Amino acid sequence: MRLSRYFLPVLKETPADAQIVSHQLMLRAGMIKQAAAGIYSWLPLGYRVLRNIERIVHEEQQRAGHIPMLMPTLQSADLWRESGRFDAYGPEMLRLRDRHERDMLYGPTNEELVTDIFRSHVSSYKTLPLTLYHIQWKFRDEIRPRFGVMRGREFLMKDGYNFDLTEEDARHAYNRHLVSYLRTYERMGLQTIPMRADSGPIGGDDTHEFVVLAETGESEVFYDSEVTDRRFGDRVIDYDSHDDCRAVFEEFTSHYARTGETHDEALFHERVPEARRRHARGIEVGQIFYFGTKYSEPMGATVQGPDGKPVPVHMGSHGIGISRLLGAIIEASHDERGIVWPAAVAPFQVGIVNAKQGDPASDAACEKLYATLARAGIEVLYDDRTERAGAKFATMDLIGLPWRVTVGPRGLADGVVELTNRRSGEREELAPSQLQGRLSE
RNA sequence: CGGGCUGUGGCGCAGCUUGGUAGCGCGCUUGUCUGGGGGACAAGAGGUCGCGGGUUCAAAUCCCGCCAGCCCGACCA
Repeated sequence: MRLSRYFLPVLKETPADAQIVSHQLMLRAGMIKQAAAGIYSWLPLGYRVLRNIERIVHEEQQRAGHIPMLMPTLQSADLWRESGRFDAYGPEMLRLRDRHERDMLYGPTNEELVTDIFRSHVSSYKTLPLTLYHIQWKFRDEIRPRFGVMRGREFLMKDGYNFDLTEEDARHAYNRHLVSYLRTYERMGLQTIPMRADSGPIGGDDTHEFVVLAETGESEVFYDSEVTDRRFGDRVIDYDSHDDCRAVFEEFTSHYARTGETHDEALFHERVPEARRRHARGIEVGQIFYFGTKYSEPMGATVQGPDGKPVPVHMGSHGIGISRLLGAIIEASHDERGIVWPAAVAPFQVGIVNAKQGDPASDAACEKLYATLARAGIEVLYDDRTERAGAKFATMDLIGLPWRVTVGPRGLADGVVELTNRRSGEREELAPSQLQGRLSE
C-alpha cells in the first residue's frame, strides 16, 4: 500500500476524551473514530488489525475442531421469553420494535439462537459432540462506556457453544477451550492468565476469565505469582484427548488466581505464601462457561441417547472479545512513541520510509523494493508522501509496524538500506537485494 | 441512574467574569527554500460558537429548557 493513496488520518495531538493509552494511540494512529458513546467506526488501519485478530481466532477455533457459522445481530424477543432472559437480562439489552410492533433485540449474546438452531436440527446423540461458534457484533447498553474499544457498547466478539451428551464430555469441551484460548492469545503476543470468575447473567457453575495484567485494567485480580511464568508455547496437543486437555487445564489453573468477585481472602492466605501473593489489575479478554442444562432444559434441546430416551444436552459457552483485544494488546505493547504491534496482528509487516522523496535514486530504489516485497506476499506500507524524513519516522513509530526500511541517498551511495526493528530499536544495514530474505526469516 | 464537568473550523484550546469586529497553535491548500527524527518563510481556505427559546438596540458571552460527550461511583466480552 502506498501511503499517499491510503487513508491514514493520524493526529499529532491527543484528543481530550481519551483517558488511557490504548484509546489515545488508536485515535492518534487513525484506527478508529467514535460514532456515538461506546460505538466506533473502524478506519482502514484499525480494520486491518481487527481482521488479523479475527483471522487468528478463526484459525485456532477450527484447529480445535469448532465449526464456524454466522448468526444475526437482531433477534426476536420470542426466544428470549422462552429462556426467561427477556425480562431477566435487564436494561443492558437493547430492545426495539419493528414496524409491526414486534419486540426485537440487538443480541448481547447468542445462547437462545444457537440453542434454537440446535433443537431444530439435532435429534440424535450421534451428532455430538458439537461446537458451533461465530464472530459477530454484539450490543450491550453499558451504563458507562469508556476506554475506547475496551468498553464499548457495540463490540465484536467470538462466541461459541458446545453441545455434549454427558457432563464428562462437556467438561472436556471446557478444558479444550481453555487450551485453545491459551494458544490463541499467545499467538497475538499476549500473556493471559485464566482466573476463576463469576458467571454473571450467562449463568452456570464453572467459569474462567482470561486476564491480561495491566495497570489500566478494569478488573481487580488476586493471584499466586507462579501463574505469570506459565507459557503454553509451541507444544502440540490432541484436542480430542480428554486427558491431554485436562492436564493443561490443571497446569494452568492449579495455582490461586481469581477476579475480585470470587476472591476469597482467607483461602488466598491459606494457599499462597505471602511472598507470592499478588494484587493487581487486569483486562478480561475472554471467558469460558460450563452451564450444564441451564438452557437446554427450558428450551427443549434434547437428543435421543443410545437407549432411545431423550436427554437434555450439556452445554457451555465461550467468548473472546475481539475488538477489545486491540486495546488490550496496545496496553500491553507500546512505548512513548506509539504502538508496538506483535507481528501476528500488525496491520502491515514492514514500512518503507523514503527519506528523500523526489530524489531519483531514492524513488527508484523504493519503488523496486516495494514491488519486490509486495510480490513476495509481504504486507508493506510505502510512505511515499513528500514529507520530511522525521515526519515519516514519527508516523511509522506511531502506527507500530514491526519493521521499518529506511531508504535514502546516504545509504544508497554505499549500496545499502537500513532495517529497523520497532520493538528493540536495533538497526542493520544491508543491500536491498537481501531484504526480502531477511524479512522472510 | 446519582454526583461533577464540558460543548467555539478536522484536532488541542483562548475568549464568557464586565454583552458590541470570533481568535491562537497544530493540521489543510498554494508557492519558494529545504530534506536521515514531527522544517522555515509567504500567501490562503475553512466556524449556523451543540440545539431551541427568552432578555436586550445588540448574545459565543446573561437566563430557561433540551441534546450530546467526558470524568467519579454502583454493573460488564
